[in-house]
Amino acid sequence: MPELPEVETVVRGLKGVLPGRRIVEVRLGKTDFIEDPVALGQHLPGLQIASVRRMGKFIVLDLVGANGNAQEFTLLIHLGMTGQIVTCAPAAPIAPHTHAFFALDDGREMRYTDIRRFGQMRILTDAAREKALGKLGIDPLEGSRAEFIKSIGGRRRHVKALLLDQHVMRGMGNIYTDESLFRARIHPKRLGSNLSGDELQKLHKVVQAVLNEAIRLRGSSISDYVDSEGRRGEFQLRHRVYHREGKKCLRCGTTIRRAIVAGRSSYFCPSCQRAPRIRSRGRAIHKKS
DNA sequence: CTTACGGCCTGGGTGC
DNA sequence: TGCACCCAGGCCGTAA
Repeated sequence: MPELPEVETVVRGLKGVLPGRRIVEVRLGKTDFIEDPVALGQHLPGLQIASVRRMGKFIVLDLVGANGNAQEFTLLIHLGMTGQIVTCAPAAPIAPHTHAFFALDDGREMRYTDIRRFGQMRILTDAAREKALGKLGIDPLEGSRAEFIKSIGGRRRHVKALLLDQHVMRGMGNIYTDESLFRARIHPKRLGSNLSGDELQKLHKVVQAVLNEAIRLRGSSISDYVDSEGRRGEFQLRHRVYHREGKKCLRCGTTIRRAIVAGRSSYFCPSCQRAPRIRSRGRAIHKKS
């Protein structure tokens, strides 16, 4: 599942081949994951890719007119769960579930493959881009410690829900949230506002360390994630709790457990990550029986 | 206002 | 061999 480290790895790969290239042709298969496929097909051909960026889990392609045409567009791509972007020769075999082909002026091709089509593709004007990306929360690698502490520590929500919420923090997904909480020894059901100053600082440090290590290892390949050159990542070998239900905690030997928190499967060590004592906001705690 | 939660989209993997 | 079911991320509607 592409989260911040996987998207960062893909973007770094694309940065080596896309900037300066002009899109000469667009071919589409299934289009239900594209916001406006007609507009995409009309506007993209002829535009030049000025830059490739990552915003949270979004891949952002900044496009400019090639012939002094000042009209600027942005192609926004979200990989969802199973999205892949690769560049290859046009003659390369076509992977199943490949739904978009972008022919480039150097004779190569960028392809979008997505088994489940939970991904998303949108072409936006500059104004619409600000609206779409402006709601995202802080980048966990770029934001200051103070910003991090403010956005987590001031909220009465499960810390897991806060880390996963793209409007609070952009880029974290289920894997890196669970791995970070384990390393910080914080239970996913703790409330942000109940974390101590030390715990918030520790969490901030650990989130950055986990993400940076995962980027160094080119992300986690759980099922089918590959980068823009088709390579798998290796951070899955460093997972300490994610998908390890029933196995022993690598730190203390306790059995790793799974629980639904924030609507997501959450893996944690019940010894290293102590559950909060109070269950939730009690309205009718003392029920007469 | 804030937060919690269920449903929806899709299709590969799993288990009977 | 078939097939019902689970699950994933993001978003939206609803309820408290």
